[in-house]
Amino acid sequence: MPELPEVEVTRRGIAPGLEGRVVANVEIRDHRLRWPVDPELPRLLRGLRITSVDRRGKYLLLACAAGGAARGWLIIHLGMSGSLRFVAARAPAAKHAHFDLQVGRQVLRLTDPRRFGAVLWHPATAGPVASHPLLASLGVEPLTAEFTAELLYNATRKRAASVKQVLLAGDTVVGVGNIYASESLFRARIHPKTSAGRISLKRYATLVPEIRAVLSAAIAKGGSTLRDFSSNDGPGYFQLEYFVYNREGLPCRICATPIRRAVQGQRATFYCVKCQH
DNA sequence: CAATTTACCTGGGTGC
DNA sequence: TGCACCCAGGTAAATT
Repeated sequence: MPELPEVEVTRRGIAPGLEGRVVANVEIRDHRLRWPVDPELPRLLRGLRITSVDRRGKYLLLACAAGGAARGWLIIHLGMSGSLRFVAARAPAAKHAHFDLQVGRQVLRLTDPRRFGAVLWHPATAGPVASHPLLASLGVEPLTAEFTAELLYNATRKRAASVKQVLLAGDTVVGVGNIYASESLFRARIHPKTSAGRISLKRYATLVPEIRAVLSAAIAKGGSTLRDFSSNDGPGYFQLEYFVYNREGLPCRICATPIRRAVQGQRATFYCVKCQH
């Protein structure tokens, strides 16, 4: 499951092969992703130059231009099972290889078994990409200076929802998925079911650096295993040594108390009853 | 109106 | 071998 660190590692992996290059062709093998892929994409994209590859939350943003003038952005989301790899232009398409973006001799290929991913076009005429409906109401980036304890504190004063669910919701801070929410709450010693509105500024001041640390460590780990986005296996997804995630019944690494599993908002949550309050 | 909850999409894996 | 069931993340719709 690509979370923010995996998406960021993907961005770093594919950017060198895309930036400055011109789209030679686009092939849509299966348009049935989360939203139907626009059949006009090949016509729209052919000949455009990719000027930058950015990330917002878990969305990848490929800025496209013609003759120096911005034309729009290709927005790509990996969903739960998506991955992007460079393959040779003639490489036969394996099962679930739904979308190709050919740049030069290489093809950036989206493979997504569950088709929860997305490929969308946002034309420059519709305004900045940040105004796209899917991006407009996203929270702040967790690895920027914008993400502070004060922000979390102020944003949660009227929220009765649990801190875990607020982190996951993405409207305050983006990119903190199920795994990293559980892990960062453990490291900050905060019980995941605590009402977000009842957590003090001081406790958020502990949580914020832990979220940053967990995400940064995962990116570093992914970066260190980032061999090559031109192979079939690619960097894969990296596992940090988790403190709590997926460790139900196993001893807490700090105090040996068995890790508990609970369900919040139909999502599994893992925590230590002794370490987290 | 905003916050919160529920339903839903898909297919790999699991257990019977 | 088949098949019912569970699970995952993020969005839309429904509900409070």
